[in-house]
Amino acid sequence: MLKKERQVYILHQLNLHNKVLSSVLSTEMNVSEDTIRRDLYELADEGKLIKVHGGALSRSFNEVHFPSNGVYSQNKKNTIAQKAVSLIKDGMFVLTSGGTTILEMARTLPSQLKATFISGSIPAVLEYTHHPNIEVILIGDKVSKNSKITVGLEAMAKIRQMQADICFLGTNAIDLNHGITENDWDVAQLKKAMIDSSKKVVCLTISEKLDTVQPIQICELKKIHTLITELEPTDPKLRAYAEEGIEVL
Amino acid sequence: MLKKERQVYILHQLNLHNKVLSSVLSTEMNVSEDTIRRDLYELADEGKLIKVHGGALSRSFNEVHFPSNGVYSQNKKNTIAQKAVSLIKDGMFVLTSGGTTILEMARTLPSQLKATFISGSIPAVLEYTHHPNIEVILIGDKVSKNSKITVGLEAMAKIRQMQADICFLGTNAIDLNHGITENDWDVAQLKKAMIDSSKKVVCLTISEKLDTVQPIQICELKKIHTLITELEPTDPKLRAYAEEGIEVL
DNA sequence: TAAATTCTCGCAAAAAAGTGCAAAACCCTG
DNA sequence: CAGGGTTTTGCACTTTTTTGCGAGAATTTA
Repeated sequence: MLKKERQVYILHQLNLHNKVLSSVLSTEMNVSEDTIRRDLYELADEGKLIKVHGGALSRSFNEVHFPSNGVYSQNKKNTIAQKAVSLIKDGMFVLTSGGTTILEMARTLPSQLKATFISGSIPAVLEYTHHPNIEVILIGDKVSKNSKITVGLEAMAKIRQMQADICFLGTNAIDLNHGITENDWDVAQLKKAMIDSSKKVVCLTISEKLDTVQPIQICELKKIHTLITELEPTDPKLRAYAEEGIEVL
Repeated sequence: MLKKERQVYILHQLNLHNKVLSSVLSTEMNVSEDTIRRDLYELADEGKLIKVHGGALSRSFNEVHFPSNGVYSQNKKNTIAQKAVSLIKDGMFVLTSGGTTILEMARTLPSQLKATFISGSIPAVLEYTHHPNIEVILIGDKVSKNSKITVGLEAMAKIRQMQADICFLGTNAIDLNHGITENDWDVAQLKKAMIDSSKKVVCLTISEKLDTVQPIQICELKKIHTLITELEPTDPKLRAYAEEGIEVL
């Protein structure tokens, strides 16, 4: 990884999270902490960030207000994202749906990960393109305006042609009896196709959406291999799912 | 491998990955690193890339963090965009390439316009989705990290299946003898396909790019129906193009 | 206050770049 | 197609940049 590349990556992380830790960056980019520190000081000299003990802060840290979306669920989504990312190994073909949890996952990807990401979600794809070692495939079709994802027969056909190693689904509703459900028909069809085209299916959801149901069924619970929430795997809410043979993280 | 050939290849790799390493290029093309370095410095002199220790980065790598770039040409692009938009009528199928001029056009669209826009440019598509009455079709394929457009055989095949009413091309170089030219092979192929799939072909370009040439030809001048610049149609620079039968706006 | 983490600083090895030069390839023109 | 001039390329050499490590100092945390 080139020096300049590292520095741009650091600034990008700073934009996303408002702070970075030397220790984290060091393991993420596979260089010594000394190197990271030198990068941080260089960037600090240029006024691009503020160096502090242990890492650096975004220059706008004081001014910036967190998105109204709610810091609560943002933290949850971040822990979910971290668990999810740990499942991705070098060389994998990864299929992802849309949604804010998936987006958070895209932002959490370590920079040295070499993989191919396939998605119809425009925000997610934009995020993937910021990662130096990731190949990005965008699935085309009609664009759904509010969710900024592509939906339709073309997209479905493309997905069905693929055979991904793993697929990550941002999940709107999950329930023991009804499995995964959606409120948008097109999105449901798409997720169905994704499940069929992947060796492993991982559902990401915050705990509020556990045991809820929406009108359109995507699939039975048994098709899911892994369920990721922000809760501990031992949490009683998850017991029933674990008993269905689903790995809970 | 010819020098020009090498340089085109380098720029292409840069579009796809946002970076190149001298060491990698050297083994890939079977020339010494010295030669690669000389190529990189040459391209850097022309402003096509940014030379850094170990290789080079695409220009957009920096611009991401300095969005204030290029205020000069912004006005020009805006007048071009306004002229271009006036050609679009309700109900049309519109094919657009990538580039900043096209992006400016997307921002200039009147809100009551009802049309279908088809593009592989992620920034442009994002812009289109903000317009309530516009249908948006995103062309999928591998994402070029530098230009944030999709390129490849899939994208080309999709475009060739279509028959659009009009297509707008952001043009890098246009010349009386060589027609429209590009520096990226994939993009050139894509634009070729767009031209073949449209009843009417419109080129958008700022006047600086008139009478310039780049390595890869997209098409002859005669295939172009309309040329839009920020100049008055009566400007002497445009006379020669008008005499070729091209409508100049 | 003690333990753990992070930082400073000098140094050495590795990687990349700069330099001067000669061979090879290319391009003319007669 | 021969030969003079130009461009391009590779090589040996030196110089610069980048990076990691170790030991001790400084800072944070418990």
